Amino acid sequence: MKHDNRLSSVLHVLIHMIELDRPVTSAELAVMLNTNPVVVRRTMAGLREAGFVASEKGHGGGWVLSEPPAAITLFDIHQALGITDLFTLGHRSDNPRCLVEQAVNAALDDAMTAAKALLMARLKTITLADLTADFQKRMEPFGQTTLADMWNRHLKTKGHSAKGDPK
Amino acid sequence: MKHDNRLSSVLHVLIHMIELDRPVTSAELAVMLNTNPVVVRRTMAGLREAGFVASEKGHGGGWVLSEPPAAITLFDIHQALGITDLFTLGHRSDNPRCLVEQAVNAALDDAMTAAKALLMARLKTITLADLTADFQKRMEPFGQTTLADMWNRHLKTKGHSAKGDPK
DNA sequence: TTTCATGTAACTTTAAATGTTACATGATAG
DNA sequence: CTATCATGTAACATTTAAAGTTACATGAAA
Repeated sequence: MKHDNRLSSVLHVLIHMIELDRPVTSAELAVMLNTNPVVVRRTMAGLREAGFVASEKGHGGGWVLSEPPAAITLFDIHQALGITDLFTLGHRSDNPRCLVEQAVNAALDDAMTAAKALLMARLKTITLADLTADFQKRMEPFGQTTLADMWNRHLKTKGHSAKGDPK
Repeated sequence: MKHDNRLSSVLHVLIHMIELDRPVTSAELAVMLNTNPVVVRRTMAGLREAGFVASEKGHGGGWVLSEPPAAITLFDIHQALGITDLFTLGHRSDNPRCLVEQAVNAALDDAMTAAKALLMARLKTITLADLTADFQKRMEPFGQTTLADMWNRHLKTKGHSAKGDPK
């Protein structure tokens, strides 16, 4: 099954944006995700339309959060991405004429609806601030250097800056 | 997202097998699923290995249930199919070195684990007998002719019998 | 001994997610 | 004012997993 990695990706870069606390370009985010700036823009577009982030063009431009991390839940992000399919389980046919198949689909839909409700309820209880706090706890064993420091220092090193779109 | 339709498919044909109450060939089941006998055999293989159905070669051969419908749950079938991936949501990378990504993955895994547990618990409460009963309730408005009658009559009609594998 | 049926390996097709290329738009530095 | 940096997005290519297909071996029953 080919998965939809957008939620995971977007959460990853959102936490980095919180840590960096400055406009971050698609090129930089692409390095973090080991992908391409265009993919970043395409993925972030939904979040922008939903008002959770804003983007600016030109020098000093990039992406910033539009709301405090504690005000954004994982459910918000999930919804902003427009993800509807949650399960790999599918129906052989939608609107089947066969009554047997209708009974089967009804039973499976029932179970999946309940599981989806639970998952969405869980995502509503977790904010970006929670994830950031968890990350910081994971950083503790490595001393008080912040990831933001490391990244910003990294960017100043010759040959390591995140390049823009390939010409 | 390309779905895994095996559970839906297999449940569909299992109920038909219960209704027909005789060995049913892969060719017949393929007609019901609007697919090909080889796909049927491949999909049913897991159920055979798990002991829920048995298959016989030669004239009068085909598939039969090995256990009473009330003794087989949807969870059993799901497991017998060897389905492990349940969610379309994926991680960008497994075993990420980035602590941010680790925090994100942990949060998402947590939520998905809970949802999976609920879904599996639901599937354990539903037996093939339950699905058959639901199907029969759906049949009521159409009078007392059974689907098995219809199908068996259909097979006797010239030109409508389920053909074997294409030569 | 012919026909019917399953078993399975190997290959092809399909569809969704992701990656890539190309170019338009707009903001800022100098 | 124009070169550079950055986003926005359409169009196309690649990748991968599910499903479909072909081919042939095995075995049971008429």
